[in-house]
Amino acid sequence: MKTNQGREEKEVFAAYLIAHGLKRSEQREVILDAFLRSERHLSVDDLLGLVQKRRPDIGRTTVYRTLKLLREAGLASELVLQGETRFEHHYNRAHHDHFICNSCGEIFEFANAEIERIQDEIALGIGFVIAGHRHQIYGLCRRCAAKTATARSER
Amino acid sequence: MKTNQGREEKEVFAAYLIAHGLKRSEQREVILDAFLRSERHLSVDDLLGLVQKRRPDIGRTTVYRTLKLLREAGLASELVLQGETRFEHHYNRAHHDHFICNSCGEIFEFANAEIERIQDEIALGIGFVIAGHRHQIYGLCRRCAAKTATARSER
DNA sequence: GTTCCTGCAAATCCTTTGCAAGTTC
DNA sequence: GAACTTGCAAAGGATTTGCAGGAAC
Repeated sequence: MKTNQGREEKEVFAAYLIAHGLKRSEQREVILDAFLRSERHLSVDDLLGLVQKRRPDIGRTTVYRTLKLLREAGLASELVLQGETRFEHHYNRAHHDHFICNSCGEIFEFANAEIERIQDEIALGIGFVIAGHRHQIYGLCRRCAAKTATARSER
Repeated sequence: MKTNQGREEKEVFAAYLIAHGLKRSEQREVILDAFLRSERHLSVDDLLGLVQKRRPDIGRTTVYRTLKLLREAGLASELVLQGETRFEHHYNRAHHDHFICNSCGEIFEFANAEIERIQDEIALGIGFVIAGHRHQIYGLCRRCAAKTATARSER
């Protein structure tokens, strides 16, 4: 199973490189593989960490450069949060937005057609042509909210 | 009219300083006044520019520091956009979100109770306790969209 | 007088870029 | 072999911080 993980994405990336006169490299393959194997929303440092577990000699610069390529190839998308930038899988993924836990940092995804519809409606009303949007909801996830409640009742 | 502009906010700020054992200063007054007089969503540089028109000797550092105080006093709120950080009035302002024109940079505000309701509903479903959110819609404002359409038809 | 403020320069953090050496085609 | 990649170190941009001198209380 694991062997085939992200095979399609890897093909897309290979095709992207060829189409743009770029070359494959060991580093790019390791970085893409690490990115694809992770299901998390990775910061550059997270990804660098994963990559260096296998190839400690790969540098941060290369991770930045490869992430840029992955975005251009439609495989990754950037998530600009309060403080950090993170990356998530983009290939064949439907549009969605995020809940972000202020306490543990975990990110939950959500999608809601009704919200999108209302957005479109408001945009239409002011003649605005939507190109994209960012909708992030901050707060406490179930687990952290429970922890906080417990801590409070124990006082 | 202009004389009373933001009088209430100025009182709030004065009270905030006293309550926290801080001192008033010419600089802080000039910065707050410039901030209140502007109806725009200001970047630090925008604000610095306005401030220096009146007092060219006020430094960028002081603007940063004063903006931090204004946020803490509930007078300003920070808007983290794609590239930049901007500030807007916060005192007595109802919650709202933003449309941002990718072409001219103009920012339009919107608020929609239905969207907020749906958010709450989704949050409830996953046990998430909302503390705040950020909803930004990018694209072209009416004017820029019209310009683009014209340019296209002229080809 | 003590405590807080200010502006400068320096330090930070995150990201990008120039360059010499190494790889891929 | 020509063109692209890499990692390092250096540069960049935005924001913060240390500090000596100045202002407010």
